[in-house]
Parts: sequence; structure tokens; C-alpha cells
Amino acid sequence: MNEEINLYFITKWKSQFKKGLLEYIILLLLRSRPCYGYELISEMNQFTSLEIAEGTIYPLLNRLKKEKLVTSEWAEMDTGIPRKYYKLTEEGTAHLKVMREYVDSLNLSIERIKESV
Amino acid sequence: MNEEINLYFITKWKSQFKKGLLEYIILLLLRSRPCYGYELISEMNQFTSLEIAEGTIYPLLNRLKKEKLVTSEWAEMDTGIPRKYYKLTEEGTAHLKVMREYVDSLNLSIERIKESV
DNA sequence: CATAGTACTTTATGAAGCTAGGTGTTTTTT
DNA sequence: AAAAAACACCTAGCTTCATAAAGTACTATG
Repeated sequence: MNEEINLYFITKWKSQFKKGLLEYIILLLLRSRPCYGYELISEMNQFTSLEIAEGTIYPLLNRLKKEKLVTSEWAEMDTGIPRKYYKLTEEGTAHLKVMREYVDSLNLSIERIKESV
Repeated sequence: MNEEINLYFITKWKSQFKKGLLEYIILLLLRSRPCYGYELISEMNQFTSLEIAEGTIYPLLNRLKKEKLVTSEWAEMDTGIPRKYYKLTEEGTAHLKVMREYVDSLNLSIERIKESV
């Protein structure tokens, strides 16, 4: 069966599917505590099957910052490279709430479609 | 509270969030029966809170056809304008299965993230 | 001392949703 | 009967975002 699957199509689709979703997940992750970019990549790898490239996460975090959904702060480490920690703002929390309600309602709709037939 | 929400941001995010998702939902909808484009728009409006523009659906259906996930056929109506019906192929069903497993597993991961904290 | 890992940044590319336009037919409203 | 709205399709140009691929620079390991 699986020999019929066009992996190129699936890969492209997965990449498109991440758009918007990543923003949502990053905000969800930042709810619990401030994180730095590189950390978010490994969190993502650990918690989900999503692989997120560095070239994706850093521009994304910059966008979130520009929108004031997060703030950032450099943290000098006793040892190691300085890290830029991102922290959810109140505005970020408010926006995440709206996004969450949207995603949840969509998921319900999709469940209904899946069950219908 | 809601006066803090940047609706422009939310609108843009929702648009991005649809990428890939629409492809998935269209294939889900076509599982039950062949549909024509204009019909899929109204199905989408009825079943979900997603609004899908004509300029989105027709190119999308053409892509699916090019990928051989659907076939299309013109239907002359006794009355009214001819409709182009799209039908899920076996290949489409196989790909939908892969997509569905991916989405389901992602949803589980996101649930875990939401519950953590 | 070279290599792999950590940590951030930027540029160029490609894909997809959306606006805004178009065509033509049918139905409804005025 | 004429005008407006709805039906049904299509396309070009715009914008946004994920990604690959490059770069910088420090740290740990073998």
C-alpha cells in the first residue's frame, strides 16, 4: 500500500501544515516558563513529531516580539553561550486564548466531519 | 479584555493556519461523496467556522487533481450552470490516511502540552 | 587541535491563502 | 421587464511563512 504514497507531496503538505500551528505551539510552550530559541526546538522535538528548523524559530520569535506577544531578554551564562529568553506577555496570553478557542472549535468541527459519512 | 486583541494579527494568523489544513479537510469532505467546488465552500461554512475564498478552493482542487488525489468530471445540469465534480481516488484515500494519522498524533502532542503546567 | 554541539542570525526560495478582478448563467427582487 | 443577487467557474498578483543554507562565535570532547 505505502508504495503508492508520494512522500514529496506529504513532506510539502506537512511543511504547509505547520504555518500558524508553530506560532500557536510556541505560545503554548511559553505559557509555563520563559524559554530560549534553541530550547524550544528541542522541546518541540521532545513533545511532538514536529521538527522545526533554526531558520524557522528565530524569525518566528522575532515576529512574536514585534507583535508584543513576547518579550526577550539576554541571559549571560556562567559558562556557555548567552541565551535570549522569550517570555509570554499579558497580550500574548490574551491572544493565545483567542487562538486556542479557534483551534479547539475547529477540532470539534473536524471531528464531526470525520464521524459523518 | 478583548480591546487588547490585535484583530489584524489574528486574521493573518488564521489565514496561515489554514495552509495545509484546508487540503486535509477538503479530502475528508470528499470521502463521503463527490462534490463540486462551490459546494465545498458552503459545506465548509456550514460544518466549520472556516471561510474559504473561491480564489483558494479552485487552485487547491486543481493541485489535488494534478497530484492525482482526486479526479474531476463536468456534470451538465438539467437546469443551472454546469458543475465540476471532484471525486477522491484510491491514491487520495491512501494519502488522506497518512495525513490523518499525522494530524491525530499532533493533536495528542498538543493536548499533552496544554495539560502540562 | 579538530570535531561536534550550543546558540543566534540572515538571505533566498517556494508554496499556499486571499483579494480582486474576470466570464457566463440562473433566480430573485424591485 | 430590468436590476440585483446568487450560482459556478477561473486567474493574476500579493503577502506571509517554513526551509535550506549559509554565517558567526563559543564550548566541550576525543
